[in-house]
Amino acid sequence: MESRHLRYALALAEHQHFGRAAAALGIAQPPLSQQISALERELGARLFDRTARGVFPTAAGEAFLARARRALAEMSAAVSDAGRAARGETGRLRLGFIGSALLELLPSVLGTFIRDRPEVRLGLQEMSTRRSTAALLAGELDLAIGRGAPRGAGAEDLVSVTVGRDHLVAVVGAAHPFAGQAKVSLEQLKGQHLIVAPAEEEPAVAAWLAGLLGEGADVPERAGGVTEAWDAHTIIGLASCGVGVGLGPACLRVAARPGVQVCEVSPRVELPELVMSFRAQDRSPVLAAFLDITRERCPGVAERLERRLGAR
Amino acid sequence: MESRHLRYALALAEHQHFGRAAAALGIAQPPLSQQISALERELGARLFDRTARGVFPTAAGEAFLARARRALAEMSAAVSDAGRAARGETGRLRLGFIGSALLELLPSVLGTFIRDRPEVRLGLQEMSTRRSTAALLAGELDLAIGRGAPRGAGAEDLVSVTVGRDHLVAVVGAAHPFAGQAKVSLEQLKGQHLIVAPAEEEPAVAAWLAGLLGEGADVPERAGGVTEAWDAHTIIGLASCGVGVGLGPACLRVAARPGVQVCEVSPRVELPELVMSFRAQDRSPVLAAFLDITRERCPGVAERLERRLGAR
DNA sequence: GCCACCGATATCCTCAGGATATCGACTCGG
DNA sequence: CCGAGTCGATATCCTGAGGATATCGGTGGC
Repeated sequence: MESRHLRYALALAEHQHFGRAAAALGIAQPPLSQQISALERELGARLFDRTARGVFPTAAGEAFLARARRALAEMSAAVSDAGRAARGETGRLRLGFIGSALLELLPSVLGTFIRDRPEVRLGLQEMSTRRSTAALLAGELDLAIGRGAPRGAGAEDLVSVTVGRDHLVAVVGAAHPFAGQAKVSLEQLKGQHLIVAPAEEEPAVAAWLAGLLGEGADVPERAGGVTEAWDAHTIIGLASCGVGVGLGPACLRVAARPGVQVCEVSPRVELPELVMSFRAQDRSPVLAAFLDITRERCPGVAERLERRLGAR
Repeated sequence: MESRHLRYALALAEHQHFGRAAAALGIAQPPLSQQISALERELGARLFDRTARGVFPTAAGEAFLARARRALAEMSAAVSDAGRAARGETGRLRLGFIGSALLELLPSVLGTFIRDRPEVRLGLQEMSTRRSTAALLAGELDLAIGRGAPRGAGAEDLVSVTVGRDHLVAVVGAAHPFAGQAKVSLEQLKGQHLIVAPAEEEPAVAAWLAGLLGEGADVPERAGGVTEAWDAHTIIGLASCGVGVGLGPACLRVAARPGVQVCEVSPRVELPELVMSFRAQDRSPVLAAFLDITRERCPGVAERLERRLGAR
């Protein structure tokens, strides 16, 4: 039995007339008679009573037609669901990101994405760059936003593109000696207890910081000790209560609150870029849609992305 | 798109391998490749990722497959539902009957029917012979049980068969003069106030009663007045409280209760037969199943039914 | 009783679906 | 680094199911 038989039976039930049903189906009357009678033979049951006043379904016909309607509805739903999924209108996107992405980049991109694709299920999880890279490779995430391009085993399976740049700022509590200054120098920082991202979790930031504060040496040795904080709000919170000098991207200003002051670091120092990564072989249309929006929202991302995607 | 495409896509998703899926479908591999790719072309979306490790559905494929499974389930349900309806295992039977049918005939037939066809929805309604005949002709009933074969307009569209015979008995209250007698004669009845079925509703009974008690004359004129009661329990109830002499079929004994006495009428008088009727053109398998059971349960019905059905 | 309508049947034809053979890409082991 | 093996895609041919046309048979209405 093919779905054709269902369509024919439904048309016949609707028109109660072989000739008109056939015309509506765009075929001649004899083939319709044949197909209906073949269907009845296959089912071993008469589906229609042919009377002088018209063609009417039997009890078996009614039962059959009810199911046939649902079957055809499922089929057309299959087509439209597949289309919507292919266009990225439905589906799922699991996104892992570092906290600072939530300060500037994500609010704008996510807002647009959620408005454009209301039926996509978004999974959002703040996590360190190391964890998001691992989760991406393990297939637990579809997209990761971190600092610095992923390196190490499996990194060649990922495509990464820079989506933001920040320079370094220092965050201090109101009682801190730096509080009055608009700027602090690198030399001044070297003696301070620093609040920074955890070295193992943010390898790019750690390596960069080590190079900045003391070539080749561990950060704690050159600074007055280090406290590791996993996210922007913790850095600010710790700085505000005088634990030390928080170091982070300039976008920390967005999260600043009364009782803390954000100082520029002089000379101006660029942090490792904010990088968006995904699996090179991932053809998910939802991912593509997200990348499209990122392209529109982040100047310069478009060209860099094209260059990398061309290689796929 | 045909249901074949759904079957092929599901097989491919199951085996994750074109060759094995094709083998499972009983076709060669190239046609499967062609059909899948035709389906993808029609949908405008790739449904499967062909990788070195196997064939896996894309997001669009997953969406499509979920619907496809349901569509095919509906189709196979359509087949089985139609079959069951055709065999009379599901469906509906609307039965109208006079109260006395409930005393002997229906309990046995209905018990078997409900056990054999638990999924058939039974519509049972006690009603007069006149009403059940009209409802049958109007298509509001599928089967009617009454006294005497239906006559009048439309009766030629019905098939009727005798399913039971009864002789006349009289029912009196304990205080009635007849109460001590085992038998009453027709002569004795003539002077009594009678409780009988309503003349307009039970034409066969009324005509028969008129003939019996006084040729050509109305029953009330020859008897001591008449009370019309629509059902057996009312006849017995009225008789028990001394309203008069209830007349009805011998099966009334089944419903007799303390305080009433059932007397044979002498000489023995046969009542109009209990008759089962249905539309001659009704091919409902549920009806056929009910008739089958009646055939088994009621000796003699089988041959009479065959004779009448042969004419259809 | 004749005609008009409608579904069934007969006959032919076309093309879609399937089979066979082969290709091209990729993997893996020596 | 290369050859064998695997797997999906492609090329080509063939068959039969589905469809078209013509006609039949039955039924109801005028």
